[in-house]
Amino acid sequence: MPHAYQYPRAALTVDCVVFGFGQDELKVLLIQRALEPFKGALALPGGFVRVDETLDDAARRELAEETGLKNVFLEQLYTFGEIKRDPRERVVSVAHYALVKLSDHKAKAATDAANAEWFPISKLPKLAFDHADIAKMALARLQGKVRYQPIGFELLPPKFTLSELQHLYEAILETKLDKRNFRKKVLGFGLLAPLKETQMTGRHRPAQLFRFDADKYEKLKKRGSNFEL
Amino acid sequence: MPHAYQYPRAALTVDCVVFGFGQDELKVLLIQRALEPFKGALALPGGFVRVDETLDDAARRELAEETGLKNVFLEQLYTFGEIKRDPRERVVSVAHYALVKLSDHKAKAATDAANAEWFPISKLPKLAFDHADIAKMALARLQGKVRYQPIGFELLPPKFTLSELQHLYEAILETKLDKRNFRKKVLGFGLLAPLKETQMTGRHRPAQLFRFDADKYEKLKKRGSNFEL
DNA sequence: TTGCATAGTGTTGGAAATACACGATATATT
DNA sequence: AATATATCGTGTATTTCCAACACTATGCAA
Repeated sequence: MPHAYQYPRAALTVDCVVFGFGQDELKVLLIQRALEPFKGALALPGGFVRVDETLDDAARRELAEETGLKNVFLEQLYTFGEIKRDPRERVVSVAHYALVKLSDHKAKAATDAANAEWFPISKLPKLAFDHADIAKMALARLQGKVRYQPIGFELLPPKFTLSELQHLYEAILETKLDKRNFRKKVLGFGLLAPLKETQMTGRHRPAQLFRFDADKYEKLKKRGSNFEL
Repeated sequence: MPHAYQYPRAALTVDCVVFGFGQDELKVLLIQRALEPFKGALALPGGFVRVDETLDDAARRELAEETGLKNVFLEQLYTFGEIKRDPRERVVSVAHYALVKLSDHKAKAATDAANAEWFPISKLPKLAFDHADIAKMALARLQGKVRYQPIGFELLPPKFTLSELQHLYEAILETKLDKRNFRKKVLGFGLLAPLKETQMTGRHRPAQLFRFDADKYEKLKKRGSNFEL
């Protein structure tokens, strides 16, 4: 088919800000660039969009290729189109952000993701291109979104304690939260199912384990429930 | 310069959902397509991104060319990348939304925007491409954003009454609002400066006119004020 | 003068958010 | 066995915020 528009075209890429949570810190997964430009520098995983795949597909493919991650929570963030953002030529990038369970990724770390590494969001190194801007916007989006949508669970293992959940929220929102009020509120949503297990870590009382009840969430969401933190 | 990536490329466009407010209704500006595909059908204003302009520049240029509108509130919305969204070939569109004062547009209507027309959002006709999806998402974004950011003023003339402002919010949010509570809240933000003028329309008490105090908004925003409705 | 249409204004009860402290329970140590 | 220690888990009192609600004011037209 002839092109309907035959002027010079920008190249189209996707980039992903992958968030993880561990050691009470919010982290971002970075890769070391193997090619010019910015060879050797740290960057967000990403790459060119093929002409026969959607943006979402492209982001997932690049994520799998460069980090080994699959089946993750992924959403489009913003499209970055400054003219000189890539020194080679005009490249427009559709940025995404992803939430992954660190445990899931560690399994793959030995294979695909040899050159991918986690960095605390609070101490990100210099990044290639405008990736620092992208990461910054992704954090702002996550901070906004987590207040009214229960997406934090995507960052935790399937079984978790209320303290872990609270520490996650504290890390994302960069605040301290009151334990009793936090528990009152999150349990009030009715989305946490207590398990019969507890978790022992250290010489103190063991903590109740919970799982996120995704089915119930879907039902309540349809009824228009509000999950504002 | 040689292209760094010489595979087939998607074409890149921008589309704009232009909101206006009049007759107590939220409206969207549509144009009639002059060319195939969808020749004669109604569509959002938009067009191809040039290789030497940013996405924001492209959206503003297309808006000026197709509707005569300049210096409007404009923000990026979402990037639509379904493979078959354009029947010709692969076209990825960076959608934007704009807020304009109907009065501003009417002045231009006779010249540039001969084939642009306002339609109530509640009764949109069939649209070309996936533009109905784009319009739907733009409305959702506007409804979300208007709750915690004072952007509604972009849709009103420089001088307006509190009733007009309330009717605007009611149209956007598709709800009824309590007059006293609404006034209490918006005046409480301290962003409305009363003018010495009043507005008479009909045989009843005249209404106080206000203007939006943009300077004060910038100052309060920096201090972290909250403008949640 | 009356009718009419919209402008403008406060209070109150209930709900929600916040602030706050101590007993429970497991392990490790002596 | 007793004790030290570290985190888990829980309730109440206060304050703040939100929602519901009705009448007077003012201009014009008839």
